[in-house]
Amino acid sequence: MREDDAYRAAAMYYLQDQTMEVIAGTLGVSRSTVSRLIKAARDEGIVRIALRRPSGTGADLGHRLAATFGIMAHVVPVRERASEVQRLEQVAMVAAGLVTDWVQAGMVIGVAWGTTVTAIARHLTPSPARGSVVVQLNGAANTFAGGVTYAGDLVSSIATAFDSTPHLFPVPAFFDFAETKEAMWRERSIRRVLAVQRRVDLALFGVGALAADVPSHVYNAGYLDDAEMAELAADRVVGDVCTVFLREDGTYRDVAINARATGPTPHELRTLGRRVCVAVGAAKVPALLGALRARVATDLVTDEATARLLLEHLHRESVAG
Amino acid sequence: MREDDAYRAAAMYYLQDQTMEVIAGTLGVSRSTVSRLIKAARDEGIVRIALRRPSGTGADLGHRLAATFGIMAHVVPVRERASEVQRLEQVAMVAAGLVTDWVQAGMVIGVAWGTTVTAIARHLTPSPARGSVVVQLNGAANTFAGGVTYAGDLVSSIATAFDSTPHLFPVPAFFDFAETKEAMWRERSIRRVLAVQRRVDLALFGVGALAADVPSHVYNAGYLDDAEMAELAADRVVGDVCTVFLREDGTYRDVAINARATGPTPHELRTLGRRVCVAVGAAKVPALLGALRARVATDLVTDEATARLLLEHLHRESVAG
DNA sequence: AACCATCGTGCACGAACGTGCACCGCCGCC
DNA sequence: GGCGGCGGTGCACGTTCGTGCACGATGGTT
Repeated sequence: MREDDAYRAAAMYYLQDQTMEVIAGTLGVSRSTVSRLIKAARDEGIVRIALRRPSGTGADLGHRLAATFGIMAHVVPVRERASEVQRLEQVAMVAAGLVTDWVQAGMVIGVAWGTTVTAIARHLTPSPARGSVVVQLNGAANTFAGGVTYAGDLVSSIATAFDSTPHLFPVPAFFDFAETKEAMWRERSIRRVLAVQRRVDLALFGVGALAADVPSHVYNAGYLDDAEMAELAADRVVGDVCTVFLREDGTYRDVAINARATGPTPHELRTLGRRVCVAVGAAKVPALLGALRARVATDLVTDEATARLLLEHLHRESVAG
Repeated sequence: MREDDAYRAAAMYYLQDQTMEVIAGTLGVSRSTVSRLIKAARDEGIVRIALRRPSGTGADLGHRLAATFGIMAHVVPVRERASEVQRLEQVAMVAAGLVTDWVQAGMVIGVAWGTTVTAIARHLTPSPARGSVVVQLNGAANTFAGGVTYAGDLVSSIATAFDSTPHLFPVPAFFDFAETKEAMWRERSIRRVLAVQRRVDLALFGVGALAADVPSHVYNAGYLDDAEMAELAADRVVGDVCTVFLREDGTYRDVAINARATGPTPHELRTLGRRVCVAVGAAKVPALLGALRARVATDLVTDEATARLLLEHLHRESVAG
């Protein structure tokens, strides 16, 4: 009843662009109520506002990225002087819109966790997809107490947006001993989650950068100690995708720590349908490059600045090497 | 450059909901300019506002229609007391939004012509689909001069919205002699259009009602003379789809005039991918029923009132019969 | 029955927005 | 070089919108 009026009001307002006064007349309520109805319509996801990137800017960068890495690139135009957090916000909003467009009833949506995915989650508007499932891709419980809650909240907030069932993955980001992981991987409770993960139709993840100015969530939340960080550096690791570490050339198999990591490897990711990688920031460029070379993504969402840096980085490398 | 600013302004306004004042600050222009940029973004289709029908109302009607006819039903909630023209506008806007969502690069879009399709065209916002084609499904030139222009304008305005190539169908709605049609159908120029029509991925059409209060475009524009109208009535014809006449039970093959009609028959329509039928109004109910029974549509867009009438009509019929 | 909590609604005011008008820089033309 | 048209911009004004507040209805509790 109420939702219905909200729909009607929103339709008249956004599609017909009538003034709220007029709408109030037809609906037989006061103008303020109409204002509230329309606000409600927005909040409840009845109204969906999407922006199409104008063909001009970014299109060129997008094509080059697409050609180079065999992906769909979504390059968001942003003011040059905008701060990285602003740019992340913008990109996250666009990514949220794209994901909303892509999600369908019955889909299995896999999500990693981290600053980027959190930002996207914040901008998701409700858009129910009947029978869909949101599954956490990599473990997140850390040695402190907060971890489970953090990733758990993230997964369930995303699940709420799509009105789908959340599946948490109650394991640490990294085991201390590879044998523990192997043991756990034989447990039925874990196998159930792993089975859902393998059915993911739409995976959503960022990339973590080892050498970030604003250190990525993974690296400063107590998941890794100093010795491990040193080991990674010595191994020429530049970042991670779903807490699996990568080098700039896209290799990862012989990185020791990965045997103890809980996220899907690039190899495993590649069996999934659509893999959406979202990344913003100069610091992430090497890690992003590694990720793209490991072919973890089918879609990349980034901003102009990062896209440009990525291509420049690639160019410099090819000149030097 | 300008489009780009429009995009940025629209992004900040609609996604971040910043005030225009703030946006003016970041963009370094006056607030008025921002207002104009955002208006431009809307007009140029950079901003796309879509409404999701709330699960409550109409969903039930939608499900029943879906179950009964094996289609996807999109039932638009509208005030009961709204006039039929208002309801058509509403539905046309929703249909325009849906079509915009569905159109992809490289698609072949087939359109009929008539009041309904015209209304939809009026509400299409630009959304370029690279390499797409819009093809006219049925002839429109009438015995007077205006016909070609009318349908031609319609087709090209739709083509403009999708930035695609228009293909006109330069034949009358009905030939006077079936032999002429057969002769024309052997002409290469016509065969080319027919070939495009067969590749249609998304067909868009209304239904014409023979007994309309507001007579459908087809029936009062001089396409048919009194004798022909009488013939149709005697034949229990209730309306048409793409100028092919149907009875309420969905039969059409033995309607004599159809041998002279230029639109695709239901049988031919059924070979196409997505067929979107849009219809509003009590008068259209029998014709719509015939169309659905002839399985011409995969998707139906209508309003609550028409949907309800349709189901009631069906029910009365089953009780009576 | 009286009371209170809660919710929804309308009113009123300040903030935000759209647009006619005047101005300015640019360009082509005389 | 002066001049007039023109696209674009900012200013100012009237309109439209968001929201705190108070009021009345409703339903549950003592």
